[in-house]
Amino acid sequence: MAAKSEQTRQHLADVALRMFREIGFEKTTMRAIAAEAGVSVGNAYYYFASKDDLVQELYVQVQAEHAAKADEALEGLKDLGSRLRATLHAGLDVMAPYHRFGADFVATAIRPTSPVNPFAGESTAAREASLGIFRAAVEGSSPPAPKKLRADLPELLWLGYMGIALFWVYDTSEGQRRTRKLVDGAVPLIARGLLLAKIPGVNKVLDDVLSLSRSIRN
Amino acid sequence: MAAKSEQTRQHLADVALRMFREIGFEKTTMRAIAAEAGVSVGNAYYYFASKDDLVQELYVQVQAEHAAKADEALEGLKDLGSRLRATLHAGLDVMAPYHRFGADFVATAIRPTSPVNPFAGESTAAREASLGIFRAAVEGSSPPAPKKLRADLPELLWLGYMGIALFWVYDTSEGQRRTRKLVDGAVPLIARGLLLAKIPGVNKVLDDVLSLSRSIRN
DNA sequence: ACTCACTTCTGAACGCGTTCAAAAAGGGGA
DNA sequence: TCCCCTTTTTGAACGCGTTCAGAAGTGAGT
Repeated sequence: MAAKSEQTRQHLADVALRMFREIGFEKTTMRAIAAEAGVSVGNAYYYFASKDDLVQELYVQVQAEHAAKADEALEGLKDLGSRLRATLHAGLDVMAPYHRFGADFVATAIRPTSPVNPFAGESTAAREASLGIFRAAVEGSSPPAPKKLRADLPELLWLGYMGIALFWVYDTSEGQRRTRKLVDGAVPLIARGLLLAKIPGVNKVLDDVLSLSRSIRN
Repeated sequence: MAAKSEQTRQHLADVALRMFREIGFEKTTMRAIAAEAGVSVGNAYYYFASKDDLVQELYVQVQAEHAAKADEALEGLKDLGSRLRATLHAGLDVMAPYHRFGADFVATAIRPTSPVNPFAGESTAAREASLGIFRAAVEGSSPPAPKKLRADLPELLWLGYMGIALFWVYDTSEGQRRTRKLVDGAVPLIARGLLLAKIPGVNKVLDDVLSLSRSIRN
């Protein structure tokens, strides 16, 4: 019966994610997860090849929630600034319960071998899904983003989001208030900065930045 | 005899760093370091409270080498572009032997609790030393950097360097050729970008970026 | 030479993530 | 019902980073 198997797997994931939130990464040992879920350690490894795989499970879930929440929040928002702001705050909302876990997550994800690593390998599903959230924010906006930037903007914003997430990890202010301030302050600047792309001098440098970015990828 | 103690400590550090270079982070176990150095595991822990402390030892050494090599390379270079380029390449030169170790280093350093973390705590010695290297590159340049940016530029460049280092970690091209290309391509763009700061529209946005950056720190 | 305080060193032990041979449970065909 | 193959589950074992009680060494004072 495949259903029973899937049920065990899901139960393990649920227990693990709850423990990550409630007692943190280090205290959530594989033995503790297994005990709490009522199975043996070996059985936990039958479903998740490593502790990192459980972290990936969390990543996938957080990302799906972010996509759903952002999609909902974008309803009725037209200009890029509002849309970007809503998307970023949605991300912070979803991550919030895991703040104490953030540093361990980053340390796990940043390894080139990690399935969660957003920089390694162009074709990872995780990265594409995350990029898609920002693509949605850009594509639906009016007035539209400058033509020249439209193709690269989602990736650029996503990169900025990675930076914001890193800032968030180190943000010890209550409720990560400073990160919220950063988002609210940075979004209008980005929106205004995009308008500068039309200034000839800026436009030229921008061209070169984009062409460098492309030539580096090969 | 304090000299004998210092000698043991130094010997352990030398052995550990060599093993990091030659066989990587994971295979360099505390037991292996101790065995290779001819002491007991417990004794290694008498000198270094954790494996991370040995990573810090490496960080300090790499940074000192970077500072020395950059200082030497700056001799006679006037314009900011050349100086920045020399500084960045000096950093890559020093890191090169540790490339295979890079990912583990980043994963270690990025933890808020790590003594090596460059983002945590404003006053870490490691961060100040690293910033100093870029301050030297900016301060000695002629023509000088725009007044408005002069105070923040070293920190900004240092942040860029962190980004380049991250790129370098994931750069699997032989000799990390792509990272070299990135540096050579990005430096002139940065130099030209700085000139744009004089354009009124850009200047205004720049003001706001700087003021946001300051307001966020509190 | 002997004591005493301090530094240096040892190796067994702990809990962790992970592996694996083998046991148990399930289920389709006779 | 019994057999046989696959899926699922078990728990002991391994190597790791780290800890710690205690042994060994060192040197100044007597």
